[in-house]
Amino acid sequence: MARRATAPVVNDLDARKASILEAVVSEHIDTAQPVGSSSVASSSDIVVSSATVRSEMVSLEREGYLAQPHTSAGRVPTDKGYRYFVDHLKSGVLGDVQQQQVSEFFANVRGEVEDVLEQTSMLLSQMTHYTSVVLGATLSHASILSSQLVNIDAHHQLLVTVFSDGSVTKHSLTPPFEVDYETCAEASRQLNALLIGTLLESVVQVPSRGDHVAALVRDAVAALHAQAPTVDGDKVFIGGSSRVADAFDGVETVRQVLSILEQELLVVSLVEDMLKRGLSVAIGAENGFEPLSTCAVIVAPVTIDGAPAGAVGLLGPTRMKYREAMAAAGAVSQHLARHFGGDEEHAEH
Amino acid sequence: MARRATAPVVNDLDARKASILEAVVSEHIDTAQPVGSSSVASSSDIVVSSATVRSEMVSLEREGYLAQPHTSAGRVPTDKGYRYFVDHLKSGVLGDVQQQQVSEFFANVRGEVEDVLEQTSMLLSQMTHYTSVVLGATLSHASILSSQLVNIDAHHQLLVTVFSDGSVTKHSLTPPFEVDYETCAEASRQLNALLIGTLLESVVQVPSRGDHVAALVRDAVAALHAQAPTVDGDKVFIGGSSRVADAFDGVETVRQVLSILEQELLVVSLVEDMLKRGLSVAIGAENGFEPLSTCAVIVAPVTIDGAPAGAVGLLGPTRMKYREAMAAAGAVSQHLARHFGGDEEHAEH
DNA sequence: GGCTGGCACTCGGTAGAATCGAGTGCTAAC
DNA sequence: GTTAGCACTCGATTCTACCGAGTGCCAGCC
Repeated sequence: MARRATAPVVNDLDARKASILEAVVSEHIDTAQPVGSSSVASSSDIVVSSATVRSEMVSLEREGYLAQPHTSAGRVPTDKGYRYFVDHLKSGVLGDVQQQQVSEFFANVRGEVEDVLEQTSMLLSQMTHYTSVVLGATLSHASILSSQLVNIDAHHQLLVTVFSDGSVTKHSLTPPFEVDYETCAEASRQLNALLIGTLLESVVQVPSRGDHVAALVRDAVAALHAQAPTVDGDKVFIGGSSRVADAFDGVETVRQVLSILEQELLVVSLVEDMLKRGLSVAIGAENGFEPLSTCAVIVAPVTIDGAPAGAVGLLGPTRMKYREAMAAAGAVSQHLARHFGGDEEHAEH
Repeated sequence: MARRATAPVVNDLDARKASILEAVVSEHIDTAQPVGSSSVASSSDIVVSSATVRSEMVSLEREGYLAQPHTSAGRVPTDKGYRYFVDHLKSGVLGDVQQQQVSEFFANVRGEVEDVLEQTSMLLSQMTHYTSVVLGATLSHASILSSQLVNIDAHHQLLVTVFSDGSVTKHSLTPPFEVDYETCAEASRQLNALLIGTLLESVVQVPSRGDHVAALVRDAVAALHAQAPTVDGDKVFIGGSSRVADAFDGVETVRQVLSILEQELLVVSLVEDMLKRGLSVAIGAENGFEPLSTCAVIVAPVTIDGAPAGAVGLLGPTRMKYREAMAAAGAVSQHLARHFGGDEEHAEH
């Protein structure tokens, strides 16, 4: 976490510039307005005059940290400015009230994993006033605990598979022949024998031997097999999408952001990409999606026993309240890990 | 003013007024602007002069069908005006292209019910440019086909229940004692014996006899029981929520509508309320939600074999394109019914 | 040499006045 | 009952003046 490089860091500013930049960013985050030299100068930890601030600002602008909407206006941070700000943010702590709120939530929350994640997403969004994303773990490393074929009617069977992480999938089969109870039960038995204990990703196609039971088994395995790569599509929970309406101005921006959020797979890939790149905050263009260039995304991985088990994220405007939002995301991700991880360790206590 | 005092027909207008009203509504839907007398007069099926139109408009305004944003502006339809318009709409037919699009979609769509419904929702939204809602059937009348208790570990069991309509539910149990494979299997057997063939709504609590198997069975039944009333929460699919951003002007309205859409249970109750009241279109205040007073909602029930099996809906501004939207919702609901109903009848053909 | 107070300058935002024109209501004539 | 004509209304648009927040620059000061 302490990343404070010793090496000759390219983008390091002397202390005064840094605090001026910080003041500009802070104030702009609060007011959404361009920030002038005088209000910076009157800020608490700036001891120089506005004229000095001005000349430093010129330099900060030249270096790409600040921008001027037009001459004779104050300065606005660029993405690079936000980046510096975030990188040098001493990680904040959650306020007492919010701390309390999170603890209370996790003390009382009940229900299936999906319900918990969905409610967590709402909680996070409500705490921060930003749109939140909660990703459940992908189950590619879960093994199959049970695989049952249920006869709905002669032409419809349902393959219900339970995985060791508690997730359940279903697949309908519609064989071109009639299936009676016994055939189905036999296929179910064979499937169980075949699949229990294996990983989803190592399920292999089974050749059909020609009779109905074998055909059912083959179809069932094929269905499972086909699902494997897309398995995590169902564990995305987006909370507070209405927040985008007041986080951004300009209807067009709102539309674009909403439209991205609708494509859940896109959101998943964005978050996973960030995790992969070790980013906890993506500002503006950093997230790689053109329509999200005025957004900032915060992610916090959820880690249980050292293994990645999902993530929580927040999406807001680039001028979002990073400290609070990061603190909230961090706290929630930790509680989430404890909530599910703690459960697992039940046996150990 | 001698005002045509024949019969006090509450809600019927003479032919001329009707066509003027229709012209105003149509044009306002197209242009989103107040409509003036002259453009109405020049409309194809109005043969009188603008002066006459004006005097009729005064009368329509007095009767509550039209309103004036301010003196010296054109007229805008009131909710009552839209209502009249919709009630007297000769039901439109879908354009060829869209017809084609729907047929193609349903010819190619694959996967579980939920996937189909979700994609249907996207289709509908894409066709109409409005936000769409697709409700899956509630399964209160489905009976239990299978109920299996899977041992995840000593302290976690998962109750997986399959219903005759193909839906699957899961409930985790965390008993305060350790459960071994045999206990779990025995409980599973008992549950099957107890539950198969019964309706969810008629599942009754079971008293515990004290041993672990019985306790598991009791907990499992209790979990199922607790779920019963809220069971349909999972079958709501909202497509194209980004459309609200361009359907409404005013960020605040957008926010409110999005915020309603986030509460899926609310949306469900809205749609179900409309179905119950036999409404296919709710205009403005008719939908009963204050924040949706500038919205219109269209619903079309999905009926399979005479039984209600869900619904599709569209949400747009009160000045939405009713004819097209109703045609689309109708067509999609019918295709949906055929898609699932046709499947069911497989055996009969 | 770096900081500062002072100052001329810039330019977006706002307020007020003038204008435009779409649309109305009314009335007299057909 | 319908219509042409006309005076009138009032939001929208344009223009102008002006204010003031904020800048860049410079001369003087520590």
